[in-house]
This record gives sequence, structure tokens and C-alpha cells, in this order.
Amino acid sequence: MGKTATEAGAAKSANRISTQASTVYDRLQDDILTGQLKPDRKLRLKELIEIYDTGNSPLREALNRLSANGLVVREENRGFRVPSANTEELLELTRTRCWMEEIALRKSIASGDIAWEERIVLAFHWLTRAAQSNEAADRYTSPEWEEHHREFHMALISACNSSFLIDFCTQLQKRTLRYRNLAEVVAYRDRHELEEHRELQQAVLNRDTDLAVDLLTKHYTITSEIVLSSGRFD
Amino acid sequence: MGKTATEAGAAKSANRISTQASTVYDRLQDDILTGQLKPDRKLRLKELIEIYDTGNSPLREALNRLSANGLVVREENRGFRVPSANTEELLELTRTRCWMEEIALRKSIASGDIAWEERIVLAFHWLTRAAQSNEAADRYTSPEWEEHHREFHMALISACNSSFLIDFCTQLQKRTLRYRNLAEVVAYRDRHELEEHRELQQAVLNRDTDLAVDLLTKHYTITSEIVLSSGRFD
DNA sequence: CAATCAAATATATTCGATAAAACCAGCTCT
DNA sequence: AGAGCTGGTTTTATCGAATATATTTGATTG
Repeated sequence: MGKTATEAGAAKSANRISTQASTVYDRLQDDILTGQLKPDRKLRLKELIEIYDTGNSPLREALNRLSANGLVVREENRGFRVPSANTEELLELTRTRCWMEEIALRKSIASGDIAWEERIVLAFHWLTRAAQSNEAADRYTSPEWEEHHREFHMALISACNSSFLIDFCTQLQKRTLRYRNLAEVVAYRDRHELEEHRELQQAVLNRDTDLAVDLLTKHYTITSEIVLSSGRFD
Repeated sequence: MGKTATEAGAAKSANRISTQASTVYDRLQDDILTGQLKPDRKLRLKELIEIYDTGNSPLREALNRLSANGLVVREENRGFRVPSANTEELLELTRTRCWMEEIALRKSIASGDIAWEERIVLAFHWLTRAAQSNEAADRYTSPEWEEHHREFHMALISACNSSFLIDFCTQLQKRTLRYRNLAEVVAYRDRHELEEHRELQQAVLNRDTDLAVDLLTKHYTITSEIVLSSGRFD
């Protein structure tokens, strides 16, 4: 795909990492999480091959990986589809997420060092900037804000001493994000996201564990309620 | 495998579910968990095609699924291999598992109903039987005992009201099991597995949450220590 | 002798075609 | 009318071959 000679040279010495399967994996995941691909949508191989301009095998490999992550559902001999979305699952997700992140946060606060504190401070800084630099309208829905938001929350639990737990939290984060995007909540109006995050950051840095956990839990619970109030799920 | 005509007929009308990819997925997972496929072993496509008597595509699909589950590692353009095993990971696994199952057990005890109690009682019954019906030598290593053991522990947390949490616990269980099998611990000698499980069951049925959690945590920690004491990991 | 490079080989990835299974009418028979 | 069959159509799963990428080998040079 139109590489210049220089690029080709650099790529050779550096690394030619991406395989086609991984590329389409990323794109599919993105389209499912952003809601481009709607719940229950049948994922016909032929269509997807068109859409993502790829071949049978890499596409199927991507779908298989996603299915193992619960981001697509696979039914033997009848292909793949986007997982359905319903109130019950969102509640279960949120519940579980609160449990998981509570532990992760407690352990993080208990054993986080200076580097961990710095990660949090920095992440919060960028989150603040992202919130300010966007139009009021889509302040909390821009991809950049989304990314910084994710980073901030990940920073909080990054010192929990369990890559497994971090991985679980990441999975839950993704699946929750899908609901956020599906709800297309434009109305975060009377919510003070930035303040919530600031308080949370304060509590964490002060090592006020119980308060921090409480704030975090409320943060997730409220979001879930807002998403549900969009009334888009059965 | 020796189906009667009736069974075959039933299967036809009922469902012919299994695809080749899923079959090889199961076999691969089994061989990795039992330690037939050793840590760090390179999984060359050609070899595996021979071994499992299958084709390129289903094999790759199986490997892709497993890689998403962390049961094989995938490196772009250089194929697949069995994840390495080391002390640090086992410790992390055990730690995380204790955290996860603690929550799951607490929630289960808090909201478990009669049916849940019955599941536990039954599972324990079969566990007992399995322990008795085998030779002393491999009492705790036979596939049946293994299966009943798994069932028992799953029963305990089955009322936690989170399929996600249950799934996480299952993942951790599998990865821990691999270490158990790799260690080839013949010597459970002075351990009274059955008694440990009985006490645990009692505490749970009595809804003595703190005691139950304590017993469960110790159960996993001790197992981990025994496995480590085999001295097979770096 | 160590480092470098290019062919030669091995291996992984992807493609295009085929086989197998599900789906969907329209039809039959009660 | 409705359960069950039947043939044609669509879709999925698999195969075998082609391509791209990594790894090894072995000769060459500083």
C-alpha cells in the first residue's frame, strides 16, 4: 500500500509487525465498541470481506479471537454475530466492574510507589486538558478524551500487582464502553465529570482508600444509570 | 466413539454441533493444561497438522482462540508457542485467584438459595466418591477426581450473580491447573484434601463467610506452595 | 576471526476454490 | 391449516496452493 522507499527501509530495520488478521481484528473491535456494528447484527463473512477489504482466513482468525474475548458470539456452523445488549448485562457488567476495580484500587493504593503516583498525576493532567480543548458539545465523547479517560482509570489500578486483574478490568471496561457508545448519551449535562475525577485522584493520592473506593464505585454506578436512562435497551 | 444406532439417530435430529476447529481447540487446550505440550514449546503448524490430523485453517482458528485466552502465545509472523511457566506467574495467579474467589464466595454466600446449597452438597458427595474409588496413588490426579474437584469449587461460587466473575475464575483455574500438572506432584502425602474440602463445605453451608474465605484462601495458597516445592520452575 | 550480506530453506500467512451445513421456499399428505 | 419433506440457494467451514515473512547457511570482507 503505497509505501515510500524510506518507509520501506525503516520498516525493514524496525519491525514489520502487523499481520492482516490483526489489522482487521482491531478494526472489528473498534466498530463493535463504537457501535458502528449494532448488537445482534449478523456478521456475514462475505459482507465483512467487502467492508474490511480482506480475505477469508484473516477475517475468520480475527473473529475467532474476538469470540474468545466475548466481543463477538460464535455459533457452530452458523457463523458470527455482534453480542446483543440488554439491561441485565449492563447491570451485571457494572456490578462486576465495581468489585474488580475495588480490589485493584485497594491493592494499588496499598503498594503503589512514587512512579505510580506520577502516572496518575500525569494521566489526570492529560484528562483535564482533553476536557478543556474540545467543544462543549462532544467534550466527553471525543476519541481523545475517551483514550485519556481510559488511561486515567488504568493508572489508578496499575499498581495492583496482578496483570491478570488488570486484564480483567480491561475486558470489562471495553464491554461497558460499548454500552456507553450504544446509548449515545449526549446528555452528560448536569454531571461534573472533571470534578468527580479530581476528587477521586485526590482521595487516591491521599491514600484514603475507603473514600477512593466509594468515589470510584459511585462513578461507575452513576454512569451506568445514565446509560440506562437513555432507554435504549430492553 | 461407539454410538448406538439410536444415539446416532438422535444426534442427527438433535444437532451435529462440532466443527473441526472446535475439536482441535479442545484437544490443544487439554494437551496444554495437562502438560503434554510443555511450556515454551514452539507450536509449528506443520507438526500440529500431523499430530491432530487436521487442516491448516481449523488449526489456526483454534490457536487464535486459545491465544485470546492466554493459553497459547502468538507472535506476529512467527507463529504460536506454549506460554512459559515460572514461579512469578504462579504466585501472581494464586494471589489473583484468591482475590477473585473471595469476592465470588462472599457474594455467593450472601445470595445463594436452596438450589445453590444442593449443588454444593451434591458436588461434595461426588468429590468424596471420586477420592474413595481410586487407588491411593493417583487418588488426586485422576481426570475424574479433577473434574469433580473443579465442579465442587465452581458450585461454591456459582451464586455470585456474575457470569463474568465466574468466567474469570474459570480462566484462572485453568492456568493454575497447568502448573499443578506440570509439577507432577505425586506427593500430596501428608495433606488431607478431603478434610479440607469438608471443612470448607461446612463453613459455606453454615454461612460462616469469614471462615469459609479463610479456608478457601489457605486451600489455594497451600496448593501453590506444594506445586512450587516441586522445584520445577525457575 | 567476527561481522555482514544474500541466497536458500523453513515457516507463517493469505488466497481462491471446494465441501458441508444451514436456510428457504414451495409442495405433499394428513 | 400445518407438520414434514425436498430441491435449490445461501452461507459457513475446510482444503490445497500461492505468497510473504522469518531463519539459517555459507561465502565474503574488513
